[in-house]
Amino acid sequence: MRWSQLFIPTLRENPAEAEVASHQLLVRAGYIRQLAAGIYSYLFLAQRSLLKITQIVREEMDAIGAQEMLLPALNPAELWQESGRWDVMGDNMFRLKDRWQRDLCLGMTHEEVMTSIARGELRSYKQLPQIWYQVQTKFRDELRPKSGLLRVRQFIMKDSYSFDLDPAGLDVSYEKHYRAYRRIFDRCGLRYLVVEAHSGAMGGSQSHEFMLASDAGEDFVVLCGKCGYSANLEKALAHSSAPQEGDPAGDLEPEQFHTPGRKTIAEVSEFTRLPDTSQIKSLVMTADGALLLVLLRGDHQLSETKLAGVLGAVEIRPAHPEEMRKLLGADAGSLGPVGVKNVRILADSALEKRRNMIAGANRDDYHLRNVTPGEDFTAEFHELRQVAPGDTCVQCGAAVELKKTIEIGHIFKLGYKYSESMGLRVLNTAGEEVPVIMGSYGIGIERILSAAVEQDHDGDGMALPVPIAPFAVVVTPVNSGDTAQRQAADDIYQNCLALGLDALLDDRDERPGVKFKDADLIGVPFRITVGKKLAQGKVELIERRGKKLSEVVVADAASEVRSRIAGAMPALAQG
RNA sequence: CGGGGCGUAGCGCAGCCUGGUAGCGCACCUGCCUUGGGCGCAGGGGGUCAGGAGUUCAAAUCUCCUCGCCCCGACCA
Repeated sequence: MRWSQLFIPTLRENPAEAEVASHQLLVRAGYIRQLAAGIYSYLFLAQRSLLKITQIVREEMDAIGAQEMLLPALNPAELWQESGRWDVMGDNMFRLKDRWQRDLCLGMTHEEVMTSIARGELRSYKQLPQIWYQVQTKFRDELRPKSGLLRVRQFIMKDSYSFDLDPAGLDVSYEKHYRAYRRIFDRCGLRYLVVEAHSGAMGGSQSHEFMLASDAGEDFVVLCGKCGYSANLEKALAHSSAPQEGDPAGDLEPEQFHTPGRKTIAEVSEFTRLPDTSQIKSLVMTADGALLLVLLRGDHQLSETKLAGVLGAVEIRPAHPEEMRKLLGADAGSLGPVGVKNVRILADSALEKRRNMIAGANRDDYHLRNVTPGEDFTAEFHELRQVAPGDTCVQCGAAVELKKTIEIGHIFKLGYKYSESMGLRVLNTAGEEVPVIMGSYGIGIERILSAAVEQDHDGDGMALPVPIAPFAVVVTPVNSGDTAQRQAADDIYQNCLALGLDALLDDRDERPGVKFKDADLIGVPFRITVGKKLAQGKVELIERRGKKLSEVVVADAASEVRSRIAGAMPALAQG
């Protein structure tokens, strides 16, 4: 296409509101414009790129036998009430009423609609397995949209759903998705991680997330460099680091001491001259309305996800100050487990077998020393803490590291949650009616674009991978007033098109600097510059990544680009 | 929902404290010039100063309210 006729509104300066690189660059390069908080218009370049991403996704989904559909974004409330998620989703769901005052919502995901289709039509095990998918706009009323296209309120998702007769069948569908996802992200040129994930409010057992390491991300992943263990922080397990100081030996009795004004672990540590690891952190939480006392080692953080998992609870929150005082008779900062009878006590496993630690006394400004779990109080021990740097791998014992990541894909084994609540059953070979076992699999289309920008950019702009760049190559005559250059550039451009390359001709009447800057900014992987060397029959070929420059003869320019693309991505040759 | 910040031309910002003609850079239009990294010169167009109410002879500027947007935290299939 000819640049002079395109709408590519590039900006010289970064938009004031953009913080992360992908946001700044997508706006500056004229890909997107914001319409409202977390709502974006995708202009020509973004749409081109998103269509390429979607095409890759389609090809790989089709390759595992998945069937594409398109479901309504506008859903009736009853459907979501059936699965129970009308209430669970809370304010994250966009809700509206029609002219008859009937409740409707905008779909955040489509388990309900898919299940409702399936239950009307799937009757026999002979019709299974099925994998259905769509590429559809989703709506989530995020508390805080941010980071450009990374956290938005309206976005495009490829979501697929598998229906199988039994867990073994689900394993197969899950595995197919796992492999398809790897191919999709490979083809998109992303360097990603696959980690074990928490299945959250979706319910279900196994789950993996596909993550791309980036400081712009919002999820933490725990990684073991030695054995390859990797998991989302919400779910990750690790052995706790050893206490900084050994516990005093002996069967000592708890002993109260005055700690005026010392409330935080750090303050009590300083006062007692014992490290954080010798303190017991006591948190009063409520789980689905019931109060409980949660104990952790002083330096550890509670994982609410793990706590919710242990309790089977949906809503977890810290208790209010009045609730704490009513329950234990003191304010936060002086709470502890000794003598507490009226509430369930859960302790993190890092407190097991510890002795003579420091804890709050349930009396304002007093603590206890010589508190021994299991003797001075009883608790249920579970792994409740968040993994921290310095912890060691459960598989191999090496130190684990934490990485910030962007989630680009997520696959779940749903189990029977929706088939049971919504009555999706088929007859098995024995003629018995059994619920269908389901899986759910999502890919954020815009997140692939954003993640690619985060992954590959420099001070001049984006350096997108060829398969998802809006154009593969741009042909740039240096001097638009020079007829020979213009003609040669046009010829090369036509050659590129003839070879099937997605080519752009920068025929604008601009100074060379402007054209170079714009080409770098929008991230076209190859540039053919037609300039002074044309007199010797040569042009320059520049790779956007690394700005590698070489000279080629005019007639070979297009084919050289094609062969470099093919050479860089052998896996793509067979598509 | 807690904390912080911002709203002045399409974009980036100054002006506000100390009330009195609305400004700068980029972009845009016209002409000339120039052509290997956002060129130069000259001329020009473009503003309900987020909205509302108040104080005042006079409000972008002071006061109050509302809305929008961004950031941190909490939250997140």
